[in-house]
Amino acid sequence: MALRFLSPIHKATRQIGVYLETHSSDLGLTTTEGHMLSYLRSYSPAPVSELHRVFGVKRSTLTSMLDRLAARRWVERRPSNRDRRVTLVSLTEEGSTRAEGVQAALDALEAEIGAKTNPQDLEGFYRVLSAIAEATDVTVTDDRESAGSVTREEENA
Amino acid sequence: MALRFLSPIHKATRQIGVYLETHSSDLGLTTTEGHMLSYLRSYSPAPVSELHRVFGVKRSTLTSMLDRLAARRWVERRPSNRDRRVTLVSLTEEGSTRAEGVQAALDALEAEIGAKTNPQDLEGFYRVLSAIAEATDVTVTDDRESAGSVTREEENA
DNA sequence: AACTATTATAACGATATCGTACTATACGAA
DNA sequence: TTCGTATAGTACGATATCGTTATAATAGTT
Repeated sequence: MALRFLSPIHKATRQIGVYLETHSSDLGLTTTEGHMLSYLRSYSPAPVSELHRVFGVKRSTLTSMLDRLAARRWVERRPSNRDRRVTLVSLTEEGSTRAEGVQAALDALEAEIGAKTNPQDLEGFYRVLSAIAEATDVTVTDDRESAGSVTREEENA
Repeated sequence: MALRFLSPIHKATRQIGVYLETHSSDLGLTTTEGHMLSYLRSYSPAPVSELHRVFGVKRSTLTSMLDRLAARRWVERRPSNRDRRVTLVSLTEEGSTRAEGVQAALDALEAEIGAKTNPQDLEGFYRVLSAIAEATDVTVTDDRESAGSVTREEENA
């Protein structure tokens, strides 16, 4: 008895994972690392706490992950000016280069999926995902919807 | 620049993960273990290789996972008669009991999501997921669609 | 100023996963 | 049959994550 929502989501996640694993290993990084770089490409500089919320790994794990990325000079850490408890993580130039490779793979996949769907499908898709958000009653803050971009500008200055 | 498909899927997966983590820990198991028991509840006895395809963890990891589950007498392993390379994994009675607890949580979540969506949404949802399957060109065999149930019966006999 | 909560690192041991090498079996071809 | 190759699963060391405790700095509140 396959579940109507959870099984398909799980399956799609697996498919995306396999797809990205192939393309990531070509770039010399794991999917997790690729995911991280890709996220930072859009939202750098990002507080560690934000990465914690988005990726769902423990904070101690995140410290290790960032140590490894920093050792390879792909990311840098610096304290925030607005809240000096906060560590901001940003991409180095080398990290940006890697991230672009990942982004290219992501964009290519997105484009292929987009070409096979119409706006109506997309609406239904989003409605189901909204239903999941409500039903699970879990707030993840996948992107910066709620954080506000004003804050972001200040930090970049 | 949030992705139209991949980000929402990632987000939903996280939400489901958090939801299930809460309900699983109540049952004294991890989400991965719960997932495994839940799968076996439907498809037991299942070859290790099938679990490998479905869950996407390395085979050596599965050996460890199954060792742990077997140590708690939740699953059993026995060789297949048809192909003696194959190890079939099945639930014990105790394992079935645990699996039912997981299933109850899954069904509850499914029901809640279902109540918030209509058939049209579901169609669009499925169409997007089909597009993902095609675009990634990854075959996961989430359930027994392709495996054939005849084979299954024989094995059970 | 004192108190409490938040943010992150550090430093562990415990646990889980991975990667590789290895054995055993299946199966088709020479 | 015997060879070659692919597949299924395990053993084991390497790596990553987890979970906890401790520490430090800062923010916000009273």
